Amino acid sequence: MGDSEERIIMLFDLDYFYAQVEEIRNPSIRDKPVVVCVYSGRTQDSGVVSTANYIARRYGVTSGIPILLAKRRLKDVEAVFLPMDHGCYEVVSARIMSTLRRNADSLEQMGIDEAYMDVTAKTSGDYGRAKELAMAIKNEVREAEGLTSSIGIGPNKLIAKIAADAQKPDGLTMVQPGEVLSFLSPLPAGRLLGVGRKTDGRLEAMGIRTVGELAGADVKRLISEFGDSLGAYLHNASMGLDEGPVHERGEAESISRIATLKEDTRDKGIILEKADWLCEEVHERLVQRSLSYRSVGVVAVMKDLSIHSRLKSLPEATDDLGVLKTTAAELFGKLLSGTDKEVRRAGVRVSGLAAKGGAQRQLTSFF
DNA sequence: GTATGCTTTCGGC
DNA sequence: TTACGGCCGAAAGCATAC
Repeated sequence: MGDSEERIIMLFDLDYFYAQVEEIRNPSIRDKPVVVCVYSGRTQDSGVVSTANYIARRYGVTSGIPILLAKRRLKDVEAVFLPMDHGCYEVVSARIMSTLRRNADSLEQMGIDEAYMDVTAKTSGDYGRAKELAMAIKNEVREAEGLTSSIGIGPNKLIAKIAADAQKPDGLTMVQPGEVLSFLSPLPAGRLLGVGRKTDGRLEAMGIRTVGELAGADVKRLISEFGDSLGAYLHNASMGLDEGPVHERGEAESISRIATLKEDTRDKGIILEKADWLCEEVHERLVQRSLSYRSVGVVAVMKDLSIHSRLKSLPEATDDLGVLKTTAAELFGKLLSGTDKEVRRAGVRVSGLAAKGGAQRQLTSFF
């Protein structure tokens, strides 16, 4: 295997994206804690923090905490709480993603504020040129949008991601192939993608705390503890190995809508009224994009925040709103019979999406 | 055994 | 004292067909 297989991968990540966009829209808030919130509508201030700027983070205000808890932690300072303006962030993101695409051989967008870029050909496989390209990209985004970003550069997605996290905000971290092992080994094992709280705890029980200790562990022991798939993954990842390609994403594979109910309930009438509305919302997006669906799913987040879901595949694709509502109602019935908890949030999801028309349109014109 | 499809859960952003 | 979104894709686990 020669150099032709060596890649140079970047991970581009916009810093505290939503809150930073809000700072650009209104620079007077820049020196205060800025907290962008998802208000659920149940009560005044029910909901969670989506993103907070670094000033707010110093007070322990981070993504996912309840808004009321954030307010308590910021009660002694002048803080700014704003509702999410998703449409605005989408527009800014789309402009930046097109800039990134121009500078990459291929691009894999991860959510609204992140993307992997394969820049192997763009840089002729030269790390010096990769660093210059990364600086140029950061400058272009700063000049065009006023936003700072962090970039990680490495021989694969795994290393690029960890490198980007190593220094932020406004960071640029490059890890060349010869530096991978020394870069990884002191890091806590939990920094590897796929090692969450649960896996981390089991590793700790085995006496493994760092990536270096993981690399020193016997593969067979890892496989016997975690199974073929995760065991092999942990072994490879600990040595910085990752073959995953930068994969351009096509159209979305599913469309979903979820909402919080006014109160926790098992009342079928209340739940199905919300379900009908969710179906209408999902259907509107299907129509906008001329798509049909072949599977319908429902999800319920219960009072205790546990999650239950049910899914049904249809015999053939359809774009019918009535079928969607009927199927969703049937699935919520099944879901409720599987638990006695009260429902807090209800959601509807369609998948198996396909361009509408085609056979159906031909059939219509045939008759 | 391998491939494929279906359903539910998990977890990143 | 407690407090708690809205998306998405991937993984996991199982069944079926060949």
